[in-house]
Amino acid sequence: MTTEELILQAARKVFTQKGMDGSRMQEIADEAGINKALLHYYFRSKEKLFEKIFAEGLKQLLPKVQLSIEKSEGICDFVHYFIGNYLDLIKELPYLPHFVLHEINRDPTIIVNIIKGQGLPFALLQSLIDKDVAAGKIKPIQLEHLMVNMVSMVLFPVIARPIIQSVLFGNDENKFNDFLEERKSVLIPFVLLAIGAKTN
Amino acid sequence: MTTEELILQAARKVFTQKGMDGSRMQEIADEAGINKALLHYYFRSKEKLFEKIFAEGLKQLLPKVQLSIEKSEGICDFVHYFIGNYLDLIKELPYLPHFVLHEINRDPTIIVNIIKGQGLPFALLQSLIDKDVAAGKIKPIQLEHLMVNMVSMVLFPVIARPIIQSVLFGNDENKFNDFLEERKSVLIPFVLLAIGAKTN
DNA sequence: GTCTATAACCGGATAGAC
DNA sequence: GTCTATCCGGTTATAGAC
Repeated sequence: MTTEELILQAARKVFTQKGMDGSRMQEIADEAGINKALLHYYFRSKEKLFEKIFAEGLKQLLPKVQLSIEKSEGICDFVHYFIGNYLDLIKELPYLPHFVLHEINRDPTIIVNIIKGQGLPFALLQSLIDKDVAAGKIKPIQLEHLMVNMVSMVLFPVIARPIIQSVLFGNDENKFNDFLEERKSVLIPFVLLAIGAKTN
Repeated sequence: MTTEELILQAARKVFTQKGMDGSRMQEIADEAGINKALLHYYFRSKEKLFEKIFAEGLKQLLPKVQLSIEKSEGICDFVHYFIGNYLDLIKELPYLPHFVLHEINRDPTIIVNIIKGQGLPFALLQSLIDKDVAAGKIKPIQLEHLMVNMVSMVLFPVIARPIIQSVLFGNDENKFNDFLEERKSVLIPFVLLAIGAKTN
């Protein structure tokens, strides 16, 4: 493995755990088994290294959302795919939500630019809703509220894990993991019922 | 207003915007219109000042939750009170969710201890659910999922505000505020429907 | 109690040898 | 490319005058 990859791997670990402010170049160097000077040799500054890691993480998420939209024939399909795919990805990259949230205050433009760069087709989603409402399949709901509700319920448990695990599950890690496993089968019917769709 | 209160007010503002790591004692001093040394005179260290502010905010939240539980005769009452009160408080203290999230990584025990100190009566809530399920008023749902769902949908929009505002509302502050205003009237029926309760 | 001045320290960045 | 040594700015914290 090249030194550059070694550094990136170390940076990923440290940055995702402690955020930009909380991370130290020394710690990244130690984690990579090299010295501070090399970090600056490969990536001019801490800021540059950080943005590299940050963008890299976020770019894994968006194509999945894109795909969920394109595959869907009705809004219920979308609810299904979106929650399912999103939860699967979070299971693979549990650090990501925290990472994104951590940096929202510091500089939201980085995140926003990446999201906007993806060009998510919200208009297409809106038309799915309109069609299903007209067909009497669901109750009217604003796209914005539906999206925010779904994303909230998917991301928040992972973000607030330490608190939830401790307060609701007596800090039992296994119980919390079971809880996360259940989310998919709980959330999809929860949302479908909430928008007035028939559950199967 | 005493100097101590002046400092606390300034610290509240700075800490809640930038978190522990991102805040500077100098900035707090400037905000309070005094000098750095006085901060240390009144509150020995940055750490101590921070914890003071943090606990203070969190302690405003919990009694409201407590009250929501005690007032409720069925789980639908609770959904109503909980979401309503929670959203009202968030409107008053929009910094709080961010603040809490920011500190989850640093040291969750502070938060967890405060929450546990309140001694929320989850068993009572569970009995409300059981009763209403038995009476056929709602579909069975696990208390843990219901609670997490509600808290997620209340808190997340405020936490992720910069992203949501930009991506969904073209960075129009007024549109986002309207969106937040609608949350109460959207969320309560959303959750009630999701648990299979009759909407009025 | 409040200030100015400064100590003590830390962390990002650079110089320069190899 | 990789290292050691060092600089330099910024931040917390303290000393000491008023």
